[in-house]
Amino acid sequence: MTFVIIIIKFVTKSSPYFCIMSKCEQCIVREFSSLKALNKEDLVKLSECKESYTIKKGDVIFEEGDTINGIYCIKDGVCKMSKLSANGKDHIVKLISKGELLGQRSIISDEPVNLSAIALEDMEVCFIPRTEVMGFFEKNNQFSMNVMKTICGDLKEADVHAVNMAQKTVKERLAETLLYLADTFGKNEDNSLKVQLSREELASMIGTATESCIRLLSEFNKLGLIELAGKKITLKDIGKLKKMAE
Amino acid sequence: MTFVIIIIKFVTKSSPYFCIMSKCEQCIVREFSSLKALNKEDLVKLSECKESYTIKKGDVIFEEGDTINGIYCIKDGVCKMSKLSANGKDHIVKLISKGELLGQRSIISDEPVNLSAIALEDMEVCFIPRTEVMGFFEKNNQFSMNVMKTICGDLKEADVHAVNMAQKTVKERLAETLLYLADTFGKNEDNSLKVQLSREELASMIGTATESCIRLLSEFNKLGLIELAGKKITLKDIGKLKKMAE
DNA sequence: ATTTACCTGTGACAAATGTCACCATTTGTT
DNA sequence: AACAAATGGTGACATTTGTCACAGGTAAAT
Repeated sequence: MTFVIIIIKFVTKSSPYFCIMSKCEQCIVREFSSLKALNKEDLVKLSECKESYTIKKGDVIFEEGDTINGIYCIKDGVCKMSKLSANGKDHIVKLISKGELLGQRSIISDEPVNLSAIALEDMEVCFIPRTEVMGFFEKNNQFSMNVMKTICGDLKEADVHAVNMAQKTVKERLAETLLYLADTFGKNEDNSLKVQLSREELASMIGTATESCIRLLSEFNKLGLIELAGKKITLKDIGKLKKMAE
Repeated sequence: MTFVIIIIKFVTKSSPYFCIMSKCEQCIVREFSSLKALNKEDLVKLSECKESYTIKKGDVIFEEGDTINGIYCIKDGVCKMSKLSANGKDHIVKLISKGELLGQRSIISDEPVNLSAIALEDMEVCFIPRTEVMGFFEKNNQFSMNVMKTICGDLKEADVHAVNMAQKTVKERLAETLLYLADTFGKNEDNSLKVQLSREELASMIGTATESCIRLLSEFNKLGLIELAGKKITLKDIGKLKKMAE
């Protein structure tokens, strides 16, 4: 039985990937990450050793505790970074999208990853082997500085996040999260939020029970702050939402 | 009136510092921080440009939003790193003690600090000017790597902290925090916790109201998990506390 | 088309936590 | 020593939030 489960996991993690070849020199996304510090020569070399994958919605890129042997560069799509808490519930720590790197912390610390990464939509990512990354650190000071700045930014965000979790009410956190989703990932033509989260996922981001999340959403709906249509959420009164988030 | 307040703040921040001259080459604390990567030559130069201070309990080292022009190396004592939340309450994000560096994030990101640092006991710290630190980053790859690893460790901790705040009950967080204080800062001869926090500070660490914190402490006391004697807290049943923290 | 599983939504209730009011104790100051 | 100010502590109560039970809706699978 255990054996079966292991096999299923393995298939989910590896088989649906589809490998695409493309050149890093021409990749626009690169410009938005620490990789912008690389010169032409580095990029040519990188093109040869990197692997591109297509990842389907719901697929696991890596799981908390996994040892990864490189970093992932997100070319397209959004994924959730989550952590299992002691009581067995998942908590979504943050969302990562186009232009960001995944797994830097693990490579630098030489430790297993401490967050799971799961695709919220179909994604395209490139995998850059560890040895290559370490080479950049050694030879390219600007790259190191970029990575450091990114991680410092993450750290600042994480501290803010922790304080919010500790001191804000669920209602405030929901308002804040909705605004964050709109700001960071944008809206569709019909003005609804681009990232589609299930109620359970949204609850897991704000750190509450799914039922509480649902109740608050319909309360916001009744108050005219948002509009609900199935999974689609549209922000109607951003000013009031901001006030609500304090 | 406002003017008076400003003056008081200024005095608190600067006047009680007492400057000590000492040599970095002989400083043992250095070995525990990223600075261990420095060679003898660097250390001699560092000795000349660094400034040592004595900071009294309760003094502010820097405040959220301040622009600092260097980093602090903690030679002795413990301070709290806190952040003001939107509702006006302070939240203690973490405690920093001997051997750790303060303000690295701010220097790397070239931004004001996002946490306040306030001494919980009398402290000795050294201030290393920004230019000196930047020089280390440029010339000393090992130093950069050390700093990166430290920040990655901080980031991991911050994520764990955020999840705990989001998913654990106040009781669980209290148990966990007590164990953390014992592990990290040790005990006195009488077995009581070395760091002395007021109930308000402890509440601010676990993210709850002071009254709730007090109530839970006396509950733990009644259950025989801890022993209270004024400000002194002694852990009596570490096993049960661990179970309680989940 | 039917079944199944999952997601969304709602009500009722219990448990956890915050707030306010108040007093005792300790600490620091004059 | 005397006082003021801060800290520690307790009770009563309101509010927030979680839990359980269940029902309807939707989407995927057979």
